[in-house]
Amino acid sequence: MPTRYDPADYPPFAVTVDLVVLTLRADALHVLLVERGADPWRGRWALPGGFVHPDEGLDAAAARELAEETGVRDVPGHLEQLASYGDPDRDPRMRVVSVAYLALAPDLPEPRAGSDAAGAAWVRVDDALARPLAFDHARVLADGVERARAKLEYSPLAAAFCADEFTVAELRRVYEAVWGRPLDPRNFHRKVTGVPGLLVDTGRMRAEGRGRPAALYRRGDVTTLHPPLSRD
Amino acid sequence: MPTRYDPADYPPFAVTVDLVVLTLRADALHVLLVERGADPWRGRWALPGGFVHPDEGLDAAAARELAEETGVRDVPGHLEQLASYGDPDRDPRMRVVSVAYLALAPDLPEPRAGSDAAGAAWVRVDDALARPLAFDHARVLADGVERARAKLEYSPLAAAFCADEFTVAELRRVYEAVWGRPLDPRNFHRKVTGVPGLLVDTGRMRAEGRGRPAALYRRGDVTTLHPPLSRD
DNA sequence: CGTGTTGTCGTCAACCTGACGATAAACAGC
DNA sequence: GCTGTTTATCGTCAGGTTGACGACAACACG
Repeated sequence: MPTRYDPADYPPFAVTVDLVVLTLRADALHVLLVERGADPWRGRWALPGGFVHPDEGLDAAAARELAEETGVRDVPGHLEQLASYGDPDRDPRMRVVSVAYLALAPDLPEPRAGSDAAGAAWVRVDDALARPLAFDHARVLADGVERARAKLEYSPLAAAFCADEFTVAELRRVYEAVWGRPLDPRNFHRKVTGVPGLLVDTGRMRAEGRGRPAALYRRGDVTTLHPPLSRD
Repeated sequence: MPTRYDPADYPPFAVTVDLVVLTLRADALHVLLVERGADPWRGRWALPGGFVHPDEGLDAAAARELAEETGVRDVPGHLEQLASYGDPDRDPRMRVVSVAYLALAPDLPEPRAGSDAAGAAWVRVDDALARPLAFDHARVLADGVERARAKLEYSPLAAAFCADEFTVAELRRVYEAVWGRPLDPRNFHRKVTGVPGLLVDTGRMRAEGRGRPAALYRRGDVTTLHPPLSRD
């Protein structure tokens, strides 16, 4: 911590939050991107974000931006800090430190462009990673996706992609989309129902058209998966 | 990301780095603390840290502070970003965002007090967590220790606490100190030598006084432990 | 009523884990 | 040298977990 705080003594920074908002659409992992309407990087796609307000904590700023950019008042799912990025030349005009957040949400409505964005859209993560993004957002996005992949192994976070009630198969499709690899339905069912406290059986069923109806579950209160679901 | 950058438009922040520097001394986990020589929190113990310079990246600032506060030019071991803390009232005089870093290092010399610190010392982590610290440093320290505990499970980071060449027993004592739990020497030896690429046998031995001499190893190039060493 | 599709339960060999016995290689004291 | 002590390393074994895959159940559709 600094010990001298003469306001003339410290270099001023701008602090922003950037959001990696992941969701599942059509069994594929998507990320929310906005098209920049102003320089620098006008016309480029970027992660949504904005300034931290003077009397606002970092988490609060991320939650506010998440609501603003998705157009949903209380976004269900999960929000956690990812990392901070502060290369001196990451923004050509001033010194900016960006605190990135990772959000995992169930399928949300199509976004509308914000005040200073030319457009907003859900983009498949594979496409977004291949596309050139503004600032250092390609790296931020890659870090966010890797964090999500890792966290599915040992945390119950996959359920954040699902609605309040969900089936084991829906949960499995989350894992398959995030890890990009098919999983054996039988082994997945065994492991996931075997973790005590992970799933709460609602007693009800859901038929989705074809096939045998599946049992509906709700999230349990467990915070760590023991043992983890290895992706090898 | 912000889209409008009128300098009159964004609230200025001070950005600092705080360091959680962990090391092993006498088979116990220690953290580097400094005694504050100025208000606020004058006389309180705090994590070392300081302002990020205008033309310096975050990682570079953390590395610079680490060298300054330990008095060692190129600190061996490991340095990674931990998290950022930016509650609006975490500093009574101005808006500060602190980017915390976690450093793991082998036993280092006794620190000397820096320019604006009244003192500096290695403190047992248990004592430091029980002691009241300046700012929100108690939480930062707790987060750092928890990160270290978790990372030992699935990463080869424990070797960062050891010298260049080390024995399996030294590595085990790292785990025991960080996890606060004794481990079975035989099972630990089996698992750790079984991970391909984790340890490189130097072919040499070291006798440390009592007992049979142990084989000396160097860090391998593996980045992830498969399977992990569970702490249960 | 068959057929296809999806969900759930069982089985089995391979592997891994933790508990712990046994042996190897040094030192200290006599 | 001999004996006990300490530390390192190798083996053994029962119990649990994993991945591969067979079997069956419960629905929709024609």
